[in-house]
Amino acid sequence: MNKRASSARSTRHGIETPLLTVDPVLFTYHEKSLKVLLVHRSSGPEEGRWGLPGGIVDIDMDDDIEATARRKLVEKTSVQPPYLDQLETIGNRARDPRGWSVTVCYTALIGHQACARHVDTVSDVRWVELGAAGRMKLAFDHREIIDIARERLRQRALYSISPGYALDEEFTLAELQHLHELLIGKTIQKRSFRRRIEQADLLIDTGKKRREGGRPAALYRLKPASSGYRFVRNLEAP
Amino acid sequence: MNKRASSARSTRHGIETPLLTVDPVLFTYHEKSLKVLLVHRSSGPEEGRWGLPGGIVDIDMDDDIEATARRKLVEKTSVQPPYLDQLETIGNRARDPRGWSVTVCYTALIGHQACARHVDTVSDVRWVELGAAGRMKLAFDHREIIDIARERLRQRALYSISPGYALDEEFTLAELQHLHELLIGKTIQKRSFRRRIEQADLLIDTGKKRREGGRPAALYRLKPASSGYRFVRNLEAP
DNA sequence: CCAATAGTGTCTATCAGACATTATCTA
DNA sequence: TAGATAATGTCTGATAGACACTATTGG
Repeated sequence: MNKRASSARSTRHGIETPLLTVDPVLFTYHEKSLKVLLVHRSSGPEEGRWGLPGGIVDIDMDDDIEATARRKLVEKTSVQPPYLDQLETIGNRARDPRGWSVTVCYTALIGHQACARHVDTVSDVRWVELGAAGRMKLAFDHREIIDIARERLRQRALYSISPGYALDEEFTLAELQHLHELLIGKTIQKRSFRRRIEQADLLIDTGKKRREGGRPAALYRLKPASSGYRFVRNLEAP
Repeated sequence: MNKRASSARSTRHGIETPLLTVDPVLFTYHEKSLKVLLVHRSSGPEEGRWGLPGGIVDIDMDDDIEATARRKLVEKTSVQPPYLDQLETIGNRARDPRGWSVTVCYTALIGHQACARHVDTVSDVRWVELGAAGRMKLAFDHREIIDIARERLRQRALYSISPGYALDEEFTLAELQHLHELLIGKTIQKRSFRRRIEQADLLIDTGKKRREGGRPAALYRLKPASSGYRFVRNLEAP
């Protein structure tokens, strides 16, 4: 068998295993648009490009794969995201020029306030608006991974309110609805949106109001169980 | 750092990567029950136990991870399943007594006829009824993986007809409905079930009939696009 | 004819879509 | 008061649940 240029690790047991990485796609909602966290690669492969805040699974530090995802996200944002969901695992010999490699991808969501301060102080970590990210030449297959995460999030917006984890802890229904509209790609009837959320009892009314422009809007918070809830009936796809 | 007993591979680059395996959970529907394909482990770790028809990713043979899943399934059944869907990746230092390991799991479906002959001739591969599998002491965390696959399939039964790939190529609506009832765990109104399938136009009427007992039943075949279809409204969960 | 299974008619309940109306704030 | 945004009333349409009914086979 011919020897390939490869990132694969060799062993005395005669089994070569590919390089194993984790790539979380961390989204947030800010200024009426969806943003994704990108990191500038100042060394190593794909140097100079921007990419996902991922890294290699460290079997000494990490008890499981999700721990790797959390570790990398904390490294880049200084906080744990309230939503972290395994997305898909991509492994082949084409995605990394060094050879066969595998990445376990995650979708993560966080409010913008929670990590704005830290991200703003660091120059190699940035929130990039989703459209702009799509036009950048990113490292490896990170562009495709972002597309997959975005599509999954679109589906979630049709039958759950888990996208709400991309909002700050307290938010208005208008904000939550607009985020869903962004994800789904079409406007939603305000009545439909509010009805289903009220009936499913997924939010806590903080009692506080936010005022800007017209009538003050009630501020809500997500109930802990809300990420698992699934509506029986979906919103209409665009 | 203390040296652990580990299945991890070492390298001259100083990166240790865990053992990488693939574990497909292949279901079929036969004699009014759901069965899962198990393989007897006659050597290696967990010797003597039954487990999933998985194996180690071979970076020489396999172009991508899904290819590994297909290869292992063909090895055990001699045929390619018509449905193969990535499930979840589990990786931690506890699941394999040898140390840190990772498995990329798949849900696969196939009709019983398609592989009955081959499976019957081999003694170390067996279809096991799902309840019975739950009572066996399986290798590694394969019991949990089967549970996860089963739960995913239950969800699919609520909003799609992809479970139909567990039927033979030609099947009756009664068979498809009963399979869904098994998965969901409750009876479905015949009218509801037929209506949604007819409206979504997911099946091809072969024109043939199957007769047994009463009035002959029409035989259908899945349309190629049917696995991706998603009903806007779910069946009620139990 | 009866038993058995396949397939349909039809009513109700639920909930998303549509859109008008009312409520509560600031300037 | 006007303008803006939040929140609600209410009608329609689509579709799942319930269940009775008809259809087609074998014996």
